[in-house]
Amino acid sequence: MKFNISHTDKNCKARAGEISTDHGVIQTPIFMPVGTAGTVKAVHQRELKNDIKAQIILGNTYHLYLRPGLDVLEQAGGLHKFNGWDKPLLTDSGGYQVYSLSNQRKLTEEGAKFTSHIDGSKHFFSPEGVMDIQRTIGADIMMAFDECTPFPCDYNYAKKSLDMTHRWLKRCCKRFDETEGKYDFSQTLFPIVQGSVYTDLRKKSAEFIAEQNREGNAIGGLSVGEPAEEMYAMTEVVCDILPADKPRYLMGVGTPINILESIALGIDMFDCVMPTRNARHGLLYTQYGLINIKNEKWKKDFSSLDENGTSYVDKEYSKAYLRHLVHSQELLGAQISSIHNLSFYLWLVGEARNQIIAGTFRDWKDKMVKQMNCRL
RNA sequence: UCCUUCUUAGCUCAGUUGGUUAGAGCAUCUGACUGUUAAUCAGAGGGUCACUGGUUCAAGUCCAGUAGAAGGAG
Repeated sequence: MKFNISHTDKNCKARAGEISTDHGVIQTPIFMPVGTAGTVKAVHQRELKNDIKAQIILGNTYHLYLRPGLDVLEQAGGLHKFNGWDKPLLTDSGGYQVYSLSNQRKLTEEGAKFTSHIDGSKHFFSPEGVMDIQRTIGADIMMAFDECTPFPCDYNYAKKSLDMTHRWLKRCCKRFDETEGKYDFSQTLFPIVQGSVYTDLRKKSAEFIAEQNREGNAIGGLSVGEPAEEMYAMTEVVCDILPADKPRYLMGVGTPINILESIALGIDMFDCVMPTRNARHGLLYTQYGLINIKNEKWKKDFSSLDENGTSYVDKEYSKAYLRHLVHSQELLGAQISSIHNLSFYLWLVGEARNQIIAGTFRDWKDKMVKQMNCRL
């Protein structure tokens, strides 16, 4: 993997660059649609590529390990071959599931014991095991196994958890470095900064992560319920320490506004379920604010879905029609909404990149943040 | 024409020996959702208990009549 920064904004820390992988180039800043179970919900790979213009998507270690299982993925030749997505893939390590499924897991120094949400069967993830699983899945970018602390989280727990995440990281790096990819392309490993909302812990973690000298770095444990200002503050502290010549990935973020503000702090990569999940729930993102397409006011609004949208669905379908589909729980409603939201997210980061290159990012960002912060 | 059963929220229905402010599901409206256990979840609005009388301290509940519906007999 290679990362080249072509432009840096003069008024803030935003940068535009390119990540090169064996599955192609990713232009940053980038948003990565979430495809937990080997599919971005309600969207075809073909639509992701041609319409949404996704450059990289996620998969999830926990979900893919449970179903379809490693034997299937290995026989398929890895996730790329299995799901037909031939561009870059990133897999999350399952660390977030340790957090979100916290009522059915137990953490120890060795790893995490957990019960499957599918059938209640018992499983164990160690840092080494999670590396092996991600080797089998075959993601271009693998994530370290970490503990994503909840919010709020008291200082002592955050510190203890952080130290364990760091020890786990050493084990991840060791296993990663002593193994090879199972397929015909190279993989890379990103470590994850933790430390909850405590500045000193975040600094300590960022320094530790930077020392590992991996090809890219991630920030986790944010956007878990803390105020946005705290998220930005932590992101800023960490970005100042993480090496500038490597991509920075802010995990799980976020709203369009979160993304623009974080780009301004020096983040290059994002992923979030919001555009897809909210699409299925009838919430659409636009340049001029949010549309709850289920609202009665759209019932007889036959204007195009988004006059300023860049996706074909924005012109081909009306608000009233999409409202009908979503109300009727028709699958096409989820499909159109998901294509719209993801197209918007990809447009947003692409335009951010254009503005950084043109040297006009900060003013544009400030205008967009104001403009998007309303309901239509 | 007679007999029987029924009529409770927009819809389909609960509602105890008569006893607090008549409930549910669906639908409607509104909100939430940040490394997906989520095509999910939460909240709100919505009632002349068919109608008119009666019995009773108290009636959706018991009685009578009227209207409508379903079934049966002729």
